[in-house]
Amino acid sequence: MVSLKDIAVKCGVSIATVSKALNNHKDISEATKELINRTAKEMGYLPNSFARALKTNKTYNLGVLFADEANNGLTHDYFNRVLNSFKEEAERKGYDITFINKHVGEKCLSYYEHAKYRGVDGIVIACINFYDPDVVELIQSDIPVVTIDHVFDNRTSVVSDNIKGMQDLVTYIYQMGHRKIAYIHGADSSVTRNRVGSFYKTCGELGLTIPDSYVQSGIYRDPESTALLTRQLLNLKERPTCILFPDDFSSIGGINTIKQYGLRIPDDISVAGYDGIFLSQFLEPKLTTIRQDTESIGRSAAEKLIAMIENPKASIIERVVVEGRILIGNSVKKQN
Amino acid sequence: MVSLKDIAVKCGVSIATVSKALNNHKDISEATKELINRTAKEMGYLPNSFARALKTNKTYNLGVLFADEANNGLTHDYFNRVLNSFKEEAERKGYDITFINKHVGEKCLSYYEHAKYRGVDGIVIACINFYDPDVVELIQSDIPVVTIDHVFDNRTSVVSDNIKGMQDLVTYIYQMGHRKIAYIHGADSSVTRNRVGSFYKTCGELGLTIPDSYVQSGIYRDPESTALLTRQLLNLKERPTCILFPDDFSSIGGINTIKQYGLRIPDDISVAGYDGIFLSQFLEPKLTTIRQDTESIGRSAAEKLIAMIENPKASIIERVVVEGRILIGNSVKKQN
DNA sequence: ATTTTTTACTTAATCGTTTGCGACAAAGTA
DNA sequence: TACTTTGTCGCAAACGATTAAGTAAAAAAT
Repeated sequence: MVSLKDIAVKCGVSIATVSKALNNHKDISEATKELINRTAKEMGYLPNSFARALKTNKTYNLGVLFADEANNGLTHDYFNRVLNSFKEEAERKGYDITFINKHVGEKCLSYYEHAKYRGVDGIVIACINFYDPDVVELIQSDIPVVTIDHVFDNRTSVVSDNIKGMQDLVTYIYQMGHRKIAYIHGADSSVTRNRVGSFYKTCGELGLTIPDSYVQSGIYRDPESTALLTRQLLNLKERPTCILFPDDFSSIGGINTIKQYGLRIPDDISVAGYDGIFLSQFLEPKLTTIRQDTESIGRSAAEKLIAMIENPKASIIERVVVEGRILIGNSVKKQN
Repeated sequence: MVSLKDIAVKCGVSIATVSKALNNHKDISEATKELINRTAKEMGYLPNSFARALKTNKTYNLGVLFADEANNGLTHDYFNRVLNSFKEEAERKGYDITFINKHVGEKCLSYYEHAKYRGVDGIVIACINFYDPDVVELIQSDIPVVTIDHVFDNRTSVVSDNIKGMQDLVTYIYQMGHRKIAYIHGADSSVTRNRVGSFYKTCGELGLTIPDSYVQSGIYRDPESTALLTRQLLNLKERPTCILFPDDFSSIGGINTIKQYGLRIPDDISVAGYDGIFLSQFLEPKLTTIRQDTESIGRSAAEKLIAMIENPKASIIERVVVEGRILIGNSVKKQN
């Protein structure tokens, strides 16, 4: 690989001059800058990122920490959409991405240690057990951090507006004439608490009292458990007229169960999902759901993180709330 | 951050000794090794990966190059499964992952340049236009490369056995009594050519002649185009009794079209997918498909790549072919 | 007892950058 | 003329590690 030294020799100047010229310092004449830039290009020079990082302590690398309970990893359809837009925004700004894990060589170490080892400039944390001590260590560390879908008071966060999302969804269903609304929610997390809280609050404001049997604790992205709980709901004496599922994906389990039960959607019973994954718009019937704006969430997270990194002093704690949008399909029927 | 120097001072030895002790060289006494390791741990020492990389030219970083035509990125359900298992295997061996792109700072450069800049030890290439000059540059470069689902004669590759997969699928469908089999395939690629070729070959061997109108050129992971082409097939004078879709995901478009057309699956017409994504087993009816072993594909790719990196001289070109497995659902009906 | 080998460690160069400081000439100012 | 300013550029240290070569003492061999 051609280094600054090679260019320096060819141009008959010192290494320092080459470095400064390439970095466009003001104490180099335009003429030599031009010469150096030209020969650098000719020789196919590429900066050495380690050498640079070693000296400047800046890597242009962002850490991504993500681990859902089911260990879906990159196959997690919400996370990979968020990550994809995060990645695109980061790359646009010249940053690369490194996944934070607990390995380095044969050794196992903490997330913080791995992040330090790789020298990431900042970290985005998503879809994780935020009470994991290793995560807490990261949150309290000296590394810039942005969290997604969870709020810490000393950290900037980007969250999907699950409160408004659920409110919009319930309100729409109410306006369609439903009064008996059931909700199979996912495992406990900030997201779940917001959704469940908003579900109860909105129902309350609309004058609905929801029996405990209508709110079931399920698992995200698990069609099987959703199917099971759906069956329980269908067996209730007073059957709900509409069921909210944990998410679009798991709704497939619920929908199948309902059909097997001999009920038609939406004629006999209505359903709704959450997420707005691409697939949801191809289900039969087309699913009514809340489309989370994963595009904005990922992009905002990258923007905020990079802003923190590049302007450390001005870093104020920000709370970005990204609204979703209701997608009205054919899965919720107008009641009369 | 605590460095070798700090440990050296504390232990009263030279930096070199500390380095060697930590790396378990044989010319350091057990006693001092023990001392150094202990104080290193006490002081919370972490090696500096750049410094190490600068000296050794080894980063323990693997480049991932991936860009499908539709620019799905990480949301691509086949790729993200492959990548996920690649990542897990890599991490288990102490390697991290870096996405190769064309950015570095404000500049745009080639994949090769980006890879060199980041100093990745090797690269895995998947789901990409392998005729892109920038990809060819990488293939012909000095960097260890493993390709997925495409074979170059000078490079190790891991491919899903699309030939056997399609053969199994067609044979099964034939055994179920079908003689009029249509195939909506995806856009041109190695994968597509293998599948289409195997489709024709298997049909031929089974004594079937497939009219041109039965083989349609569609788009992967696109329910809409698949829906359109499905309708064309349904409108044929001599309608096929079974339709193969490009993949499970796009099959949803086809299935919906068939239902809207007033036909029942599998009673009136049979269908099959390809991929074996999780979802396919929750469709109604459960989809008959080929489950590609993404787990093995990703893992093998990581294994082969790391083997090449860690044993450069012994590197022979390998061709790993990973067989899929037919998943028999209820979407193909026994004909009489 | 002397030489050789082994053990255990140190010295110092090196990887490719960045950057504060100093040097020196040309230009400006008094 | 003498001094200061300005514009260019080089020197050299530093970042944190690795490693070949050297050294001194202890152990083994003669």
